[in-house]
Amino acid sequence: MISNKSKLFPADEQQVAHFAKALSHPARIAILRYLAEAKVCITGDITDAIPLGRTTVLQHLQVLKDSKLITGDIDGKKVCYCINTVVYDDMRKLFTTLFSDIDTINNCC
Amino acid sequence: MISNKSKLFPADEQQVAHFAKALSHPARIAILRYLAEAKVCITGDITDAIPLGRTTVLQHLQVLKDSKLITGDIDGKKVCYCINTVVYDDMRKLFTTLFSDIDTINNCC
DNA sequence: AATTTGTGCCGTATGTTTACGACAATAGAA
DNA sequence: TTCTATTGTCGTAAACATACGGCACAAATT
Repeated sequence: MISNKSKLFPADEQQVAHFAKALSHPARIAILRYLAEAKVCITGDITDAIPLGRTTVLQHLQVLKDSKLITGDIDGKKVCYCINTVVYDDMRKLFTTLFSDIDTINNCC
Repeated sequence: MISNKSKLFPADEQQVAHFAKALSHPARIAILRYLAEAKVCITGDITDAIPLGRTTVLQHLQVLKDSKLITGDIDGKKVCYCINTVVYDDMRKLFTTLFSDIDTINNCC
């Protein structure tokens, strides 16, 4: 997903970049918001909530699934999409750490 | 930078996605870290700190500049890259708001 | 003066993302 | 049974991202 040269960077920077990529499209933010609010997780409901074609939404769901931020467990014949709270909290911490590392009280040149 | 269909989404989701995209490569995280720590901002120093070709680093600097997270002001003949603290804090707030909106105490289906 | 070094800019090859249409299969309604 | 709706998968076109080499020019070094 992330290119070969990315491996040259520290693991934490790779991880933040990886999650940032997952959040880098408004549709995926909207999907996460939807999954957090709604208790349903069926494809049809999700695609109805997002102003994009069904296939495109499925693709965004796949990206989120690849990032582990959501699970897509097979519930009988359908797939049930849910936020993976463990991974989600990890991400939160990674961002928080990054933000406090980059302390912007710098007066540059 | 972000495709045409993205305009269909709420402004705040577009903004978070926009910043997430800027952070979606480890080189760009590394650049921000470097700019926050080092007080220098000359291209040569930055490219030395990043394990990628000079041209590629310049390209990542351009992406960060497009996102407004850094400025690239011309200081005589050279370009001086610095973190834009105002925009950076805006981003921080956007992420914080998103993270608290998406409250993961959901037990899905 | 000649050479090296550092910088900005241009092109460009390769790979990834985004967006969607078309297809097959399955489940439920007529 | 037949029809419709809903899903998952596959293919694909267009746009974008990543990574770098090469060129030109200015400043610093020899």
